[in-house]
Amino acid sequence: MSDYDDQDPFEGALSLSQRAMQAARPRPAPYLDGLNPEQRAAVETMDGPVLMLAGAGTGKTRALTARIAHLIDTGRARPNEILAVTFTNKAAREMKDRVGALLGGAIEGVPWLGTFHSVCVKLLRRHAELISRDLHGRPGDLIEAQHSQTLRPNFTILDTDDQIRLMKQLIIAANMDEKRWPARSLAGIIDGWKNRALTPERVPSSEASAFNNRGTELYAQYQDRLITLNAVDFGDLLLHMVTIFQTHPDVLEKYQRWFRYILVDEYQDTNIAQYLWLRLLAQGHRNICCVGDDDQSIYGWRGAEVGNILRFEKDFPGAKVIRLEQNYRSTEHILAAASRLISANEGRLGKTLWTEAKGGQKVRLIGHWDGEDEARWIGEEIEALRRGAHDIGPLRLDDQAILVRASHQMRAFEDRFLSIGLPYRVIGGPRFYERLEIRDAMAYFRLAVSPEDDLAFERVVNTPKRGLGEKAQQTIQRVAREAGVSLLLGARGAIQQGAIGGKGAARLREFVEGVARWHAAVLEGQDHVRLAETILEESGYTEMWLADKTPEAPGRLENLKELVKALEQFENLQGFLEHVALIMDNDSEEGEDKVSIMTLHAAKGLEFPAVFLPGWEDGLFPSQRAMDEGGKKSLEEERRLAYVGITRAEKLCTISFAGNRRVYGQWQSQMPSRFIDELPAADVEVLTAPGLYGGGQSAAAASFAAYTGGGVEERATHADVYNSPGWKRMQAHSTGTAPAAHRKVITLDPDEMPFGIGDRVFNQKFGYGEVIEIEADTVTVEFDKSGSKRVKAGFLSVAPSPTDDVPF
DNA sequence: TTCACCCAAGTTTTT
DNA sequence: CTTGGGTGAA
Repeated sequence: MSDYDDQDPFEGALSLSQRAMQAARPRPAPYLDGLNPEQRAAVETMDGPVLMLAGAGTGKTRALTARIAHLIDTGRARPNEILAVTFTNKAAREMKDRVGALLGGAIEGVPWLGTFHSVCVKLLRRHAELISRDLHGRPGDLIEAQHSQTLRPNFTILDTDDQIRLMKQLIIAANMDEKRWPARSLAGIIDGWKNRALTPERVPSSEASAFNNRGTELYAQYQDRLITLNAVDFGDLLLHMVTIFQTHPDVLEKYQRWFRYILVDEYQDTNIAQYLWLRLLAQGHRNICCVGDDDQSIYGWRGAEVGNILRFEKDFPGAKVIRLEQNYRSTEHILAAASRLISANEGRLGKTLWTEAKGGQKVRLIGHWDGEDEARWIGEEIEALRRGAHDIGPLRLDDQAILVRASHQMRAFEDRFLSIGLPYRVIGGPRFYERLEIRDAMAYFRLAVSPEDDLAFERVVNTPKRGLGEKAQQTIQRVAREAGVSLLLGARGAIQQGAIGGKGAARLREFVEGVARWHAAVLEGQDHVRLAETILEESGYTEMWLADKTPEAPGRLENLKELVKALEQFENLQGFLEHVALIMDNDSEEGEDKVSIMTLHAAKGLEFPAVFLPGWEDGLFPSQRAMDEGGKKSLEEERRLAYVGITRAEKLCTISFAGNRRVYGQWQSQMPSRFIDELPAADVEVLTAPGLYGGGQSAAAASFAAYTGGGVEERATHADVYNSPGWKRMQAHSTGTAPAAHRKVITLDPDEMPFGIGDRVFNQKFGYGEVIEIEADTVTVEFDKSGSKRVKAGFLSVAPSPTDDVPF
């Protein structure tokens, strides 16, 4: 963030003669070494519009970073005249590192290299005052005269949580039933408008019926309210900048002149607002280089427009289109399978990926009885790969990943891996800064920095519980509104007026005084790490979690400690809050060798020697929704997701599906994914888990056989799997109940139970544990390795003795 | 005001 | 089967 601070675009542009001198200086260009001809063209075609169509694994980041280095090295632009935008902080960081490595430390300044949002924050802070509230009288709205009518440079960036709460207030104020018209869905609608760069007055009349005919009205109120609070949401960062560029040609021109070269990563993921922003900036010189892959566009559901990339040549006539088609990642069969699959999509720009890595393993396809068998088999397969049981040689766990369509699929794997003690890491779960306790703590910090932050006030005024319920909070709101002051001052006023009764008043006074004290400490410049600790102590927040008996409480305290530790890297609380608003990364603990589990979306841009793609069943992948709604378009997006999944694999890609799956607690029989039919038989090897057709064998025995390598038979095509009698038999177990022949659930009478409370028991899945409670045939067991679970008695056996070793 | 219970609903996610 | 939110009683 601080990277740009010393780079005012309005200062010190190089004169032309200076540029010429720089250009004349010959230098070796090591960054060009080893580039293939297409990559080289992408680097050396510096002027005019360039569209780099870079297929999966074709070295686009390499080309992109070399291009930046080349622009600087040839003197075309000073580093900070280059604008390079990415979607994620991770991509930005990687590019920064690589450009830095290419150029060495010897250059002045750095490129404007960041996410769309971080660049926009920088720009918007300079021009915040140009965003003003629309005053064309809306009776009854929430305008308060004493508040400023424009955004100010020190605006705060709201997170999703704040947005929702704000919208909820507006919905209630509009006398709408917040149950029928949930704030979440309004947030979705408004977000969609912002993604399309639509301000409230520009929302087309055809959409006037949105949100019970009041969508646009609430949108306008929401935007007003944000300016009152001197706040913006994520969508505003782009929307406001587009608005400024459109309404203030002078401002736009300055930046058009300043950013001489523009580079865009993942262009297929841009939404309309981002597209307009780019087009406005590039309009003058047209030195824009967009890199993308239409086949990897998987964010349509959140506003990304594949159309942006498809019509690049129309937007920028004479654009040079460069295709990167040599794939350096995957072996032949993997690439062939992915290419064939994606060829079912229409309206592609079209690429033909090829590789020099001939041969290698075919894509493997395997059907399982149910989701648990699938998890079990994959766990064993991962351990087999680790031992080097396959041709590709031993793999570390870090080299293997499981990519799922929906996050709820992760659970089966976590459960299984926990019980067999296989280390794993979940990527992209709830992020650190989105956790409840972290947001609460941050709200306290926000109040300390700016006591007028009403949203922060609302969040923590009664956390921990201070006996301030809805009524008390309404009183505070009323007093504050009448006096036209912040909620904190309103609270103070309410206490003085005696409007808050009982013991709540004393606790509230304590809270208000606390905030005043902490704010004073911030102003004094007191050490912010110590102050943060003090705040959490004095507010009773730490104590609240210490007193909490739920199993999560220790973890939350641990997170709070981590938060305080993270503060050390910053100069003060303000700096920290600014950073966190945009960078919601969770630094995944590196180091230990672990299998990765993540969604397909989270896997974009990553690669692994071995990849497992479970759950390829109609209704799961493609998802039910994609099949029901959205028609061909959303089905094509699912197919691209499948393409992304397969192309993550370097050496081994294993696709699997299950015949039965528990969906919301109900057993359902599943059909294999339609995408499986689209894989080329010649590049696929069908594995058949023994026992799948046997009927009588238990799953454990079956997967044991698979695990030892025995009995894996090869089939001609995957269609054989689900046209076979065995598969049909699995389908015969219809929905509702557990597939009985397989599951062997034994219902036991409570008095026939072979064990009682306190006994040691064993379960195939969770290992050893102690019986806590028995309820009919459901037993609650505290397992040694995997915590407390409720298990049907039929799945348990009496454990020989508590001292026996756990066999994993 | 708060805690305990009942009920409805349930992709993908970055900033 | 979970989870979150809303309702009712202490």
